[in-house]
Amino acid sequence: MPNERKKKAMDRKLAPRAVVGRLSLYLRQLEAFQAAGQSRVSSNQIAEVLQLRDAQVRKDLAFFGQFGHPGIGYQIDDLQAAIRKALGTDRLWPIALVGLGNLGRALIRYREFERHGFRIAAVFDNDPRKVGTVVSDYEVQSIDALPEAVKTLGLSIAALTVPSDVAQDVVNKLVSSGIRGILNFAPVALRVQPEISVISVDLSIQLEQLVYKVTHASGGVSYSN
Amino acid sequence: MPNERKKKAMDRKLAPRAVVGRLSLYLRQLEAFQAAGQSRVSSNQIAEVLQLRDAQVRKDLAFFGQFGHPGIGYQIDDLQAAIRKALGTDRLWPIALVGLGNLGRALIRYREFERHGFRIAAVFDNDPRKVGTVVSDYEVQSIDALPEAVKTLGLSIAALTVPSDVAQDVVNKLVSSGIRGILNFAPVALRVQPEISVISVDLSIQLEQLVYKVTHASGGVSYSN
DNA sequence: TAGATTGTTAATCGATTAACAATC
DNA sequence: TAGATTGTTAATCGATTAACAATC
Repeated sequence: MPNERKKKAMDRKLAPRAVVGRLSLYLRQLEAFQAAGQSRVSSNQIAEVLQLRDAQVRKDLAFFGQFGHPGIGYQIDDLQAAIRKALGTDRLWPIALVGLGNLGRALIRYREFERHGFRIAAVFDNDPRKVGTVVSDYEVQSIDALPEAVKTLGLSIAALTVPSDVAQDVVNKLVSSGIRGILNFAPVALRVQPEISVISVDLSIQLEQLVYKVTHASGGVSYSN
Repeated sequence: MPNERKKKAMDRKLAPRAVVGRLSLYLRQLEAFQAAGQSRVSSNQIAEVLQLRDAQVRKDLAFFGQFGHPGIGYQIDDLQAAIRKALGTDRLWPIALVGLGNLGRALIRYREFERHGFRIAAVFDNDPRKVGTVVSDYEVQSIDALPEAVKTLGLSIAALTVPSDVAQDVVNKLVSSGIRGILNFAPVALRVQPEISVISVDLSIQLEQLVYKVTHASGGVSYSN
């Protein structure tokens, strides 16, 4: 009688983090090829622009199924659909934007999100002077309104652009409101239950990493992922 | 007679990219410990908050020297100084901000940069309506003014927040002006000579990665690096 | 001294690459 | 058919971890 199994065994092969990271890069590159008028690509073409090996591109894609045609390559629109499905971005994701500082206001107006299946559906801030005001067509709501908004708008994901010193408190409220994933811009290590997903983007860290590359003359293009 | 040697051999052990990425995380965490009143830490304490193993923390640090004291741990301020030195952030780096859209304006006002040894020293935009205006105490300059500014201000690094369709053109100008490192926010794959460093931060990609984590219930905290 | 913790070695684990039969 | 390119295996390479002697 088989006992409890490790979670990993349940969904067959779980893709390594590095592979998933590259999936997004492939998707962007496919858009570029498509914009250039191509309808098919080879693993080699994709690999070249991204400075990878063709074998790696094929192996990454093979994690999720067979999308290519031997001797031919990949049909761009089919492959895009397959990658979007693998990532979960084959549907529209409504986003809660929390924290209306400089970065928060910039994100409200950031056009790229919409182009990739995201839509800021509601914005929140705890500053009473901001609550009730309208920023780029959004009426700013108190964070207390979050549990209700999560339900009515079907929110699972939040972008967090609050000051560092209140970030953990706000995260706790997000989680208890039903948010399951947080894109965190506050430069602090957040603590969440293990089933909650957090990705932290720290812009100072990116500059630091760039300084390291420049200082050590180890040039080249890399992707924060 | 020894022939040409591989570059790697020249500077002894070149730290792997993953190690350098964690260095920044250690630095942030040391700040947090210090703010909490500690003056010493163990590799175990650092590892715990960042969800790593103590051996990894020690091994990472050992790439750059011996900073710890057996039986004692690490002196926080010494370790901070050592990491900053390793990263190259033990001095102030003036930054060129190029592109005054929403994101560019948010970055101008982003306080964290200054806290970590960066200072936006000049801002540039190609829109004639913006050139000459003053944004947050900075007079917006034409990109044509870049070569001169690079010299007089000692700029090596630029943050690039221009629209995707002009990003490559602007990059070419940055490089020919003497810029050696670019933090790119345009969601396109840039082409540069191998001695130029580029780190690309694509916010839509970060959201995509978050969706993947949420969808596959593989929670936990991760750092974009 | 006993307890704590480093720096480092060797073992393990995972990710990348080369190579190639299968296919168009 | 000849040429191109996939999906996949096996070999290589690199990164993480466990373990421990050395040190405070």
